[in-house]
Amino acid sequence: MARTKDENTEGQILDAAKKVFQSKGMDGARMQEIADKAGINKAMLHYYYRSKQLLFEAVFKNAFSLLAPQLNAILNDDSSIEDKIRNFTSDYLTFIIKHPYLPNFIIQELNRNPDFIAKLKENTGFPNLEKFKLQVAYEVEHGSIKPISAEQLFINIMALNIFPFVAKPLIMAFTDTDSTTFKQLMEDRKTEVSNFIINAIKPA
Amino acid sequence: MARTKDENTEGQILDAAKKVFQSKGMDGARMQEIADKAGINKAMLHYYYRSKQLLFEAVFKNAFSLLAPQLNAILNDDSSIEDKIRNFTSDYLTFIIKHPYLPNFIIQELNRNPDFIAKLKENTGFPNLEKFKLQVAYEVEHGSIKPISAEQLFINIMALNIFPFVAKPLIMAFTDTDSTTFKQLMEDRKTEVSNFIINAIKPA
DNA sequence: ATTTAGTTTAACCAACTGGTTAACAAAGAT
DNA sequence: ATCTTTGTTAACCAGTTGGTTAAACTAAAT
Repeated sequence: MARTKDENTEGQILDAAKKVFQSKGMDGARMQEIADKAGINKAMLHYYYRSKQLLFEAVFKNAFSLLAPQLNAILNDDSSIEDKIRNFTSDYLTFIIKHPYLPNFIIQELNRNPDFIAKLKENTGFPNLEKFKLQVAYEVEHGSIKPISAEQLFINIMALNIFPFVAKPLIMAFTDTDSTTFKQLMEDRKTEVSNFIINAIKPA
Repeated sequence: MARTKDENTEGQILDAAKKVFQSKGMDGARMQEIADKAGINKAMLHYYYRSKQLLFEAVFKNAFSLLAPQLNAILNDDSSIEDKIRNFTSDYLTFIIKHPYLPNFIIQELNRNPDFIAKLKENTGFPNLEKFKLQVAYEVEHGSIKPISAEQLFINIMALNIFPFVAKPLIMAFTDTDSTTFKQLMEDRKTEVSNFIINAIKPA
């Protein structure tokens, strides 16, 4: 079985663990399956990561460190709200196609163990709303967008962009689409969603 | 430990199984824990439901049969799109507070086993978009709402209403809120979200 | 009172799971 | 050359897990 890279064992383990944990979750993942997928002995997993829990945490932090910069883009750069929304919806879709299991993995595991997020908050680069709050307040005051709290707007942006991928099987069933049609539906959302949000907050 | 009802054993099992499965998922749930919570012997679970898988399916179908009517309300009744949106966002929030684990449970388990939805589709009352499609097309044509496909609108409505509860721990961390403040944030969304959607599709 | 059917229990079991161990190989370090 | 560190393996282990079994209890029907 060809490995993705002929790199060090530690990396091969992390690669394999990522795949297994992200598709089966902490509880559903089996150390043996990870070892098989990495092409090594099960004892090696413990040699490098000591326990299932620590290996899982390595995978989780890794996953989160991919998602966080995406969110920070919308929170901390200097463009207007409208530009941010357009860029984010487009960028996020490109990102999510590369990492389809990622948002569901993070959400699922944080629900299983909500305290785990405390460990992530200590990390630098954890998304922070402060700057975005000021910007929204400013644009509301100047009448360039309708009155809305930064929290609600941020939740709406996340919801519209992330939810369809988290609830993919449900949405495919409701809209009676196959994988190809679903992909097209998501592709359409690149512009659809930003227009939707911008219309919603555009002043009358 | 006082049971919720002094009803039949089968019901007590289903009650206990619901709690355990919905908070821990299929993989994380333990038959012993369900038995303990139901105050009975583990063998009884198999006597009434034969296997973990079948007990799980009973719980899952039960959960889905609670959610489906909520969605059908927006798809199949006769009020205007605007009225539907206002009613749905308000009703759904009331509903979700009663069943906080429900959407996450359904989404999580469908992602684990997407084929499972086929079994649900056979069931009567499975949400169907056809009527909603006609209505959206009609209102678009008559200019009472901006051009949008029924699928995209439906996804947006679901996303804005369901996502915050699915991603609760994530959102609480980003917005730096405790449980009480989060509840208030969700309460605000009863009107906030419907206004947001209606503004987004209101003709210029 | 005895049969019968449904219900409940304690004890048991084989398979699986995360984790350990001890022996061994490769590669620097001395 | 040999010692030490690091990497790797097969075999093993104890605890857990879903599931089974056979016997016992219960209550209604005969």
